[in-house]
Amino acid sequence: MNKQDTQRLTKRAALLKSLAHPSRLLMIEMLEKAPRCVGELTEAVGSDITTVSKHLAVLRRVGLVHVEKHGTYSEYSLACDCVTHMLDCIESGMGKTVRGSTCETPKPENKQKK
Amino acid sequence: MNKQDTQRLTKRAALLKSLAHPSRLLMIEMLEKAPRCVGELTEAVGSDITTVSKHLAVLRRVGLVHVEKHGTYSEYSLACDCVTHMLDCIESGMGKTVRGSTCETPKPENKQKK
DNA sequence: ACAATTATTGGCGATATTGCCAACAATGTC
DNA sequence: GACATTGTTGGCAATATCGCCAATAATTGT
Repeated sequence: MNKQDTQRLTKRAALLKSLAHPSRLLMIEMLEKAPRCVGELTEAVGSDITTVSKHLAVLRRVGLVHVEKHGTYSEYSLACDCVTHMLDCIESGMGKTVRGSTCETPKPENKQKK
Repeated sequence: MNKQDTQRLTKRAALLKSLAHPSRLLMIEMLEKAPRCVGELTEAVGSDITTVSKHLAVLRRVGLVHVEKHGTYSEYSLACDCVTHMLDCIESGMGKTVRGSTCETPKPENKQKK
C-alpha cells in the first residue's frame, strides 16, 4: 500500500468510523430533520449527556456536524446534506448485500479445480 | 432509542464499521476490479496474511464479499456492486463535508482563566 | 506417505473505543 | 454575588479492535 493510498484510505476510514455507531447514526438522523441541542439528542439516545457530548465531538472532528452556541445551548446541525445522501446509499446497499445478520452462507460444495 | 431503532441502527453501524479500516477499503477497491485470492490482497495491503485473512472474515461476516474455494486458493469477490456505489457516495460526500482532516475550526480565542 | 502451498484460527500484547462519574466552564437568572 | 442550567473535559474500567506468531486445516504435487 503506497503512501498516497494509505493517506486517502485512512481518511476515508476515519469518516466511516465516525458513522459506525448506533447512537451517532441516530443523532445524524435527527439532525437531518432539524438542528438540535445536546439535551434533545441526549433524550433521544438515552445515554448520559457526557457520552452524547463525546459522540458529538467525534462527528465534529470529522466535519460532519457544525455547532453554534446560543446562550448555554449548543445547537448542532449537519454540515451538509451529503451526509444524508451517503447514508441513503448505505441503506440501499444494505438491502442488497446484507441479508441477515450473518448473510454469507458458507457453501463448501465448490468442487472446482483450478 | 426504541428497540426497533436500536436494531436497525446497530446493524447499519456494523456494516459501516466493517468498512472503516484502510486495509479493508483497499481490498474492496481491488475486488471492484476483479476477484482476488488472499495472497494477492496480502501483497497489496502489505500486512501479514493472517491479518488480511481476518479482515476478510470481517467483510464476509457482514456479507460484503463472497468466497469461493479453488484448490488451496480462496477467491474473494464483492457480493454486490452496491458496495462500489456506497463508497462512491462516501467519497463524493467527503469532498464536501470533510475539508481538512480537522475541518471544524472552533473558536481559537479561548481565554482560559483558571 | 511426505512435503509444499494456501489460508484460517487461537492466542497474545498493544492500542482504541465506549460509557459513566466527577469536575469544570460558560451563560443566564435571581 | 449566589445559583441553576447546559455542555465539555479528564479519568477510569470494561470492552473491542488490531497485527503478529504459532498451530492447524485443506489441498496439491512428488
